[in-house]
Amino acid sequence: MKLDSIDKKLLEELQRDCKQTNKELSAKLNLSVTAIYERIKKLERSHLIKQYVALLDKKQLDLGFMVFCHIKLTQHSEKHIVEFEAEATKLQEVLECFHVSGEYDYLLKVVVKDMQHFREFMMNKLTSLQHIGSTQSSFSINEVKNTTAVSL
Amino acid sequence: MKLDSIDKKLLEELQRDCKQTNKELSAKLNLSVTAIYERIKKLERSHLIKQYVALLDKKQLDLGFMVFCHIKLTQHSEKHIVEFEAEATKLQEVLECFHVSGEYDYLLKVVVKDMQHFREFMMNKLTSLQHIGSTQSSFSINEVKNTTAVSL
DNA sequence: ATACATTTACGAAAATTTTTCTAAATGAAA
DNA sequence: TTTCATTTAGAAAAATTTTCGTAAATGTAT
Repeated sequence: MKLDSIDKKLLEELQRDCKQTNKELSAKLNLSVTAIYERIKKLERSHLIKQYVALLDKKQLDLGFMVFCHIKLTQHSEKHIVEFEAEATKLQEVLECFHVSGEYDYLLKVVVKDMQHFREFMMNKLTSLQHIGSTQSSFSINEVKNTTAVSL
Repeated sequence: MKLDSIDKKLLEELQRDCKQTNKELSAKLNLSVTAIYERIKKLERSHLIKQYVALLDKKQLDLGFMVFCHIKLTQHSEKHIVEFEAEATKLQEVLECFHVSGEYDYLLKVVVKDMQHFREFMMNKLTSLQHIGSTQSSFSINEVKNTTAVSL
C-alpha cells in the first residue's frame, strides 16, 4: 500500500510505543482520533503492521548471554537444508536463524544464561543437529545498538 | 523480580501479542481482569517489560535486503571504540550492532532496499566511518527464524 | 498454632478508550 | 462541473482500562 507522510510518522510512533492511545497520537499528528483509528486499521489490514509485541529485559530473565553461531552444513541438498532449518527453528535458545552467503551457511542468534548454559546448548542441541559440519561462535561483548524499528 | 508460572505465561502471551485485552488474557490464564491488570503493571514497573512495539513488514517497506557486516577496527583503544560505536549507532540502516569476540570486532545487522542501496551504504556510510579496518559482508538468503520472544 | 503484615485476588464503579455512525470535506476521474 | 470514492471529523455507543474497597491467601515471627 502507498504511504503518505502521516502514515510514516504514525508507523514511527507505533514502532517506538504501540500502546499510545489514539488521542495521544492524534495530538502528535494533528488529526482527529477517528482518522488515526482508521489509518491504523488500514495498516493492520494490509499486514504492513505484522505484530504488536512486548520486548523484555533479557538480563532480568537470566538470558544475558548472547552468542552468534556461524554454521557450515556437511551437504547442501534441498533435503539437508530443509531438515536443518526445521530443527534449528525448534530450538528455543535460537531467536534468529538466517541462511546467509559467504564462508558459512547459517548465522544464528542464540540467547542463554551464561557460558555454562551455552556449553550445554552447544553439546546437547546444536552439534547434535543433523548435517552440521562446523560451527564458529562469536560472543556478544557489548550490545551497542539493538532496535526493531526501521526508518521510513 | 521473582516470577511465578502465571507471570511467565502472561509474558509469553504479551511477547506474542501485546494488544490482547485484559479480558482475553484473564480467560486464558483463569484470573480476574484486575489480577491481570495488576500483574502487568508490576512487570512494567520492574522494567522487565521494556517496551511495547509494532513490528513491520520490511518487504512491503522496500527494506527486504538484509546484510550482516563483520567489522574489524584498525585500533582498539577506548577512544576508537567509543567513536566507532557512536557513529555506527547513528546509521539508520544499522538495526543492530554488537561488539563481539573472535576474528571480527563488530557484527552489524543492516537493512536496505537492495544490492544497489547496500553498495551506497557501504561506500558512503560504512567504510567512511572512522577507525574501520576491514569489513566482510554476509547477505541473508533466507530468514528461517526471526523472533523477539524468549522462552520462559 | 497464633497474630500480624504483605501480597494477591475479586467485583463494582469510574474514567478513558475504542468503535460505530453520520455528515462534511477532499480528491480523482469522466 | 458532476459523479463517485476516500478520508476526516464529531458525537454517541460499546468496550476496555483503571481505581477502589474488601476479602482471601500467603508468609513470617513469636
